[in-house]
Amino acid sequence: METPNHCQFCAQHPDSAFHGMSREGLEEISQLKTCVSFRKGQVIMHEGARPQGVYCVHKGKIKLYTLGTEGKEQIIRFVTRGDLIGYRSILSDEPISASATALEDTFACYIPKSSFFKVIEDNPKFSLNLLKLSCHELGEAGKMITSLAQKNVKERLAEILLILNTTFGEDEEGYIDINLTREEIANMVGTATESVIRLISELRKEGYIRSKGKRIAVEDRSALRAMASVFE
Amino acid sequence: METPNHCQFCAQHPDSAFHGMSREGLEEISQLKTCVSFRKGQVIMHEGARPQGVYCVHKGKIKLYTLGTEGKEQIIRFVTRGDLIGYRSILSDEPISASATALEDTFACYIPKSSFFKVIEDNPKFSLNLLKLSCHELGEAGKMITSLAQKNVKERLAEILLILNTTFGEDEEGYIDINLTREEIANMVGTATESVIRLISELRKEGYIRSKGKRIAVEDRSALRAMASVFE
DNA sequence: GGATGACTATGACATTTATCATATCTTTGA
DNA sequence: TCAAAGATATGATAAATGTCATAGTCATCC
Repeated sequence: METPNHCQFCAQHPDSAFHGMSREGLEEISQLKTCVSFRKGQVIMHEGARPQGVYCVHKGKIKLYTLGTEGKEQIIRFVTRGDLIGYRSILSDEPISASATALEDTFACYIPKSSFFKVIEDNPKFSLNLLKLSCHELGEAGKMITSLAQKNVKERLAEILLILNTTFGEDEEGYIDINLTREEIANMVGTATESVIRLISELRKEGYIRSKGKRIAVEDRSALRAMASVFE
Repeated sequence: METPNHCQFCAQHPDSAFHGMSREGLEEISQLKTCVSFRKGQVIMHEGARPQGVYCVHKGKIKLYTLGTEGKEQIIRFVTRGDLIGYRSILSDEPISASATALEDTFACYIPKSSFFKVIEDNPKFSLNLLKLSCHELGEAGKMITSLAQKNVKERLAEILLILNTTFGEDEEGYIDINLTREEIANMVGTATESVIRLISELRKEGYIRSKGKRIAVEDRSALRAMASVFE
């Protein structure tokens, strides 16, 4: 079994950008990278900056968010093990469009920009994987745009809870395995914190979910999907 | 000068997916494609379908839209000359996430799926260009998500008008060079048609825009940007 | 373990936006 | 050119959601 710090570890995941890469290609990346870690709450990348490299997350959870005009966060997406941060900015030669903050202690591999370009050139399979991932994400973003434009707040909250449940899975007690404040959930739904608090209470009373402290568990998944008009 | 139906014609555009491709690569695509046309209002691709090929738009304007739960359209984006439709679905191996309808008579080149994969394999420059375009679009999608989540309807309308002005340019009288109903604009802003009608009237009275029939012109661009909190 | 700060919960009220109805104007097609 | 259909405009009202205020609970740190 390879050491967990070797890129082959991540390449085993079928959705990984490294999937299907040659041994030589993975070896190349392993030589070029350095290992870094971030404490919970630490900002990894700032919106508007021009990153000098790419992070590949090895362990931990990260939120990608923008700041609106009032300084309010909008969480766009989460990044977990096997995901890359910063490559889009580098490839499109634009400032980075969302900040990244560690939600828990996080370990990542850092690949400098020039090395990243070299890997891209040497490994068409890698860039094709990135293209596939980007295409998938564009589809997801389109869905989110439609939800934000057309669904009411309750439906959107339900949808976000389902997404969180799918993204992070459940802990031993069945709760969504991520530690988020009501404010952070509101920053995904695009609504006021109080509205989220009220609607979580309502969804609980209606039997869709259960909660304990900050933690939330989806109780009736198919009912919640129907209520949120989420189709597969 | 090459005939306008040759792929080199589109490759001249610096933002084109074909930019920087070899003459041989462009020749390869030209051999594989067929020319097609669509009448105004014709549906080019249906949301949820699995396209058997990719369209490269040669002339015309297309809207990409999803249908929400009440059957209401949400316009995600426009596609104009030089843009590709359908490649994301093919590459991510997912059903297509948005329908495409021609806003005016449109001419395109059609590349069958298998040919498209061949071109991708043979031309890493092409797939890298697609990756760059996708990365750029993901940044744009993130901005739209933040606007929908945090801006009010008036700000969003202003922002949409600016985007339309930039995307389609102006005709000889200075009006945005695209023919959209108020309903279609509402379907981009994510609001009721009546709200758009009211706010267009308001923006006109406040001097930001002028309008004549369906047509709208941006009068004071920087003021509109400030009002919409749009920064570069 | 306790204090403090952060977070959650709830009520009251304000604001924004949607819906419904109706009249007028514009565009389209024969 | 004209009639019909579609789109735009406006008013009134309803509904959804935001804001403000306050109290209670939870998590963190010393």
